[in-house]
Amino acid sequence: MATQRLTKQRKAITEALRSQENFKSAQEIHALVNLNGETIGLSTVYRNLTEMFEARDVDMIIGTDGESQYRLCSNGHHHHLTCTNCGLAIEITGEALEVWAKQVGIDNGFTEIAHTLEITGICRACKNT
Amino acid sequence: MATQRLTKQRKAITEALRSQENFKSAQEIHALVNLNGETIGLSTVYRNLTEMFEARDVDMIIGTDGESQYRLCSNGHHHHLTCTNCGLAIEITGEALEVWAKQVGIDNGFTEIAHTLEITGICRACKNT
DNA sequence: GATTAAATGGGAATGATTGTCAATAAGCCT
DNA sequence: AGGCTTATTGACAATCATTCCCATTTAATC
Repeated sequence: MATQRLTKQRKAITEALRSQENFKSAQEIHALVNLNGETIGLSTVYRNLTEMFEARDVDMIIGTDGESQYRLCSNGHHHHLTCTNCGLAIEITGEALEVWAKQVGIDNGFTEIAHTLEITGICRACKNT
Repeated sequence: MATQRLTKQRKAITEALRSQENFKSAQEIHALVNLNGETIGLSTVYRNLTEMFEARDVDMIIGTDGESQYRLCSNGHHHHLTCTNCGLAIEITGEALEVWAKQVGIDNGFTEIAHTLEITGICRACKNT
């Protein structure tokens, strides 16, 4: 169905993502790609990020202002500890949390239980500024 | 500073919120209020919901589509177990989680630690449909 | 009732995201 | 290599929640 052609645009987007440590908005990714010489349509960036998210190649979070942000992600379920000042994002895993969340759902008669968790704060570097 | 006048618009919005059990978008609140006879501007609804959120009179969550949703809230910090089908929202508290989240932040050198957590699933009623 | 600043409303403006569709090009076949 | 098929692209229009603007209204005070 999805024959997944490897276009230069897709490569450029992946490259831009690889060069970034933390979450960036689609618009920022678009700007980054175009800075590198290529000229890629905004629609294309959105389409690819969405596809990559669905393929679980990138992580997506919705920021406090409702803007979606993306980042290449390691495999497996995890959460983030994000600095609200500089955007530094550290991956967090917590087996206990996973179990607890599922149990809460079950206790209330829910099925197909999923959860999202974001921890935020000010990182050490930003605090000393 | 904020003299907080008790306008009939604000009353109507509070009334609409009181009549709803679960999270509703600003647009839905607006529709609800206008159904009850009053004619209130959309800007006013947004302004008041934002103020009420800042005053911690209402809970706000950002849905998966980036739309903000509001609900009158009981006091204190808590999370929600939400049915993705019907919108049923159950308040959850978990001391262990709070402690864990804060500890994760501290372990990584963060300060001013906050967190958001949403658990979702299909509630019993929706499952049997 | 008069005064005054807070609050309203509605229409325009913003800004992210999605839709459209003709033009382009990746991968396959020979 | 050349041709074919169809996934993919890109420029622009369209959508939609939310915010902005500002003249008008009105709650609270005296």
